[in-house]
Amino acid sequence: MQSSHLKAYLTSNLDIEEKEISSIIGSCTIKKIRKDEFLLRKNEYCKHTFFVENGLLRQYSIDEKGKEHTISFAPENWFVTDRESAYFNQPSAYYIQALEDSEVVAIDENFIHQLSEKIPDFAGFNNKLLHNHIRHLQKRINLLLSASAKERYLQFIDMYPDILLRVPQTMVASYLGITPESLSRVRKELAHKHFKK
Amino acid sequence: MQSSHLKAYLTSNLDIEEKEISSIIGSCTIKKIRKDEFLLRKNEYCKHTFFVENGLLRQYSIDEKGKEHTISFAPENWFVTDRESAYFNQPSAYYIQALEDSEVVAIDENFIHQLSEKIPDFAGFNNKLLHNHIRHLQKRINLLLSASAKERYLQFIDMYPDILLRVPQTMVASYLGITPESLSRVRKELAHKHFKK
DNA sequence: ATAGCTTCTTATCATACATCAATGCACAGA
DNA sequence: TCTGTGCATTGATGTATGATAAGAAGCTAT
Repeated sequence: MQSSHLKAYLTSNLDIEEKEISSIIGSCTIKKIRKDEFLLRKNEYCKHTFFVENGLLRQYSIDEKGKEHTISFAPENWFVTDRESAYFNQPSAYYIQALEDSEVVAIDENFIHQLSEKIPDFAGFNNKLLHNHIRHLQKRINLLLSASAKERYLQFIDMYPDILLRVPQTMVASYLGITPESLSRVRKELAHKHFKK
Repeated sequence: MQSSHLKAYLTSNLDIEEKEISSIIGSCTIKKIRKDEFLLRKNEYCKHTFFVENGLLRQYSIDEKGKEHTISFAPENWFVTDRESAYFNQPSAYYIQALEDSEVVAIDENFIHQLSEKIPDFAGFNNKLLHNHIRHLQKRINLLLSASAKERYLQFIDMYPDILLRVPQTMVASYLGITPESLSRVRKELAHKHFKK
């Protein structure tokens, strides 16, 4: 398998032999996936952690009223998976879909377990990923609890300026927890402010 | 140290010798803390994971406008900590305060690292805690994105019926992301519905 | 270029929730 | 028993955001 990004990622985060890393990557499969195709659908069992080599994916849920809620965006060099499903072996509540033609490395959940037990450093690395994830989620909860639509949007721009340009506003809105119309208004307001200055 | 709950908790979750568990617990300190006292304040470094033996704690933030936002409640048999601060060694953004006179076991962060490296099963246990945490946070985000005040309250009742009775409504409101007044109205509405039936 | 998507904007109206202010309780301390 | 203090409730009013609908602006494919 040809996998430059993941290899670079692991090399800079894991203090083990280049050779060993290659062997790890060797036992993963790379998957090409076209825009709009799914890596995971609701009620399926998530069996992998996906590392995005290139392209852009989105994880989202659909509620009873049929509305989409974006859980996360995953561009190059990000991991995306439903840990709840993968770890606890439950049917997933989420969809993972490609927003652009993408390539991902599918890392088997069991494989991660094995590596964690064999390589202490890898266990530590995995631990770090989990903590990062938690930090991220907590920050988002805090934001949803405390900030207005405009504030949330501003923070989004700040954190993901690159993603902003690659996804339709509808999806940004569903990430922020507002309607596309509201987002449009917020944007208008902000544009005006800049203009007047 | 006398620590019935933590010991029971570990025994039922860790497949190691009773003796070893005792020795683990032996090297932790128990802390008595009175209502309204703090285990952690904003900008302090969180150095421990706290296991609640009895009592009830709350983790919350205060935003620029001075409003409190409850991140979590922690009753008996729960862990509470700011992982972001403890793991990444950053000043915390949160407060952890006792809502009732409580007893907690303070587990040193480094100690956890050591145990994880020595005892594979403990590493697995810790991993499970992290995944549980993630599952929890994700569910909450999904709820904040998709549900109305009333729906969020109903779900809260469902998930934490015990906590509901032990904390002032102001704090429940700040957990749900609404004002105390709104919560009062939601409750009134629900009460009426039941009554009319 | 045209037709047919999808996305974004704009406008109007509706509504959930916030804000502000007053009142009512309950409980704790003198 | 009285009184102060903290919550919960209620009402009046304001505001941000949602719902709906329609038009404008890009893309894509024929």
